[in-house]
Amino acid sequence: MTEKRDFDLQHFLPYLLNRAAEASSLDFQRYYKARYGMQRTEWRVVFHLGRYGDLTAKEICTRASIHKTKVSRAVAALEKRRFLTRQPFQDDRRHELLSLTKAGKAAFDDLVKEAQRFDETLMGAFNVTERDILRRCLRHIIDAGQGA
Amino acid sequence: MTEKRDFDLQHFLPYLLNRAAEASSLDFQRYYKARYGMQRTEWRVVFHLGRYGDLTAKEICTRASIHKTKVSRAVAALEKRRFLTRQPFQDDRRHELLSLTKAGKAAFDDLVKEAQRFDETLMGAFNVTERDILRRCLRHIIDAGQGA
DNA sequence: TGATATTGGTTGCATTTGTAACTATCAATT
DNA sequence: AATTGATAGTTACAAATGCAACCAATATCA
Repeated sequence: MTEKRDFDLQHFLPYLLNRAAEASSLDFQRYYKARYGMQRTEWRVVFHLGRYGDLTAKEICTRASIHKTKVSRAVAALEKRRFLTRQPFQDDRRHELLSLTKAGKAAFDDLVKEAQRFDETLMGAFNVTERDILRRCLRHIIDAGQGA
Repeated sequence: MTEKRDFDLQHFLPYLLNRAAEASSLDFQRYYKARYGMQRTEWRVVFHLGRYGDLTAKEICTRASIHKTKVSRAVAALEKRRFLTRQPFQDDRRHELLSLTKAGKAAFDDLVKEAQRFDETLMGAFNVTERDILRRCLRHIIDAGQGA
């Protein structure tokens, strides 16, 4: 057992993860904010629609583990700025299918390119084994937390 | 170069980091919130004081990369609940040295024990090599972001 | 059919946060 | 000493967030 005095915040995984998350997001965040006036949840919504096709708000909530109020507001904001449109189902009018507009798709394309660039810069510091382990560990942590 | 269609959010490092950070923090967060009514910044301040000895607010800001207003409010809250005290310098009264009270130290001791337990649970899923690489990669990402 | 529960989504309110402007103290320059 | 410029820390206001209550549409089942 590690002694209390030896317990360093620099070794505490949640702390490291939080700081790394902040650090790694900063530049990219600045980009989509400056360029499209988007916030993180909005970018995530755009990403899900661009990558996985038209979805309902609920599906985005589930896939991305984002609370429905956050998604609701993000969708409203994106709709107002004409990045997406809603289309209610005929058979169940509670659902609304969200689709990116042309502008939304263009933003998605651009942001994906930018994201890839960021990812390559970040990952560039690591070799293949490290990248692989890093991704696998993170994935595992995410999935472990999912149940709770 | 990866194609745009292949670019999966599940491989985008900032996204993985953010989700892993959230997932890994949740349980611990609940603990210090329920037990001491603390928020994350407050816990971090307590931790820094407990681990590294008395510091000024500024020093905590620098070490932990937290904005001074956040630290200021956390310190005020902790002082009110008597987890710490302030003591202005004689030679420069702009600085205030922060020290944990007995209650603050007790909370720190308890939280460190709890943090260790959480860390072991999280890390328990990985072998020594993986742990090492994980920590090193995270450290690197944090330090790389630091300059910007 | 009608009463109740569930589900997708929104809204209102209290709390948290970020930004910028502010106070107070000290340092440097004249 | 007086002016200017940093620096530590606080505060005020706007924006973002979380939570709970809410509405409308559907499902369930007496």
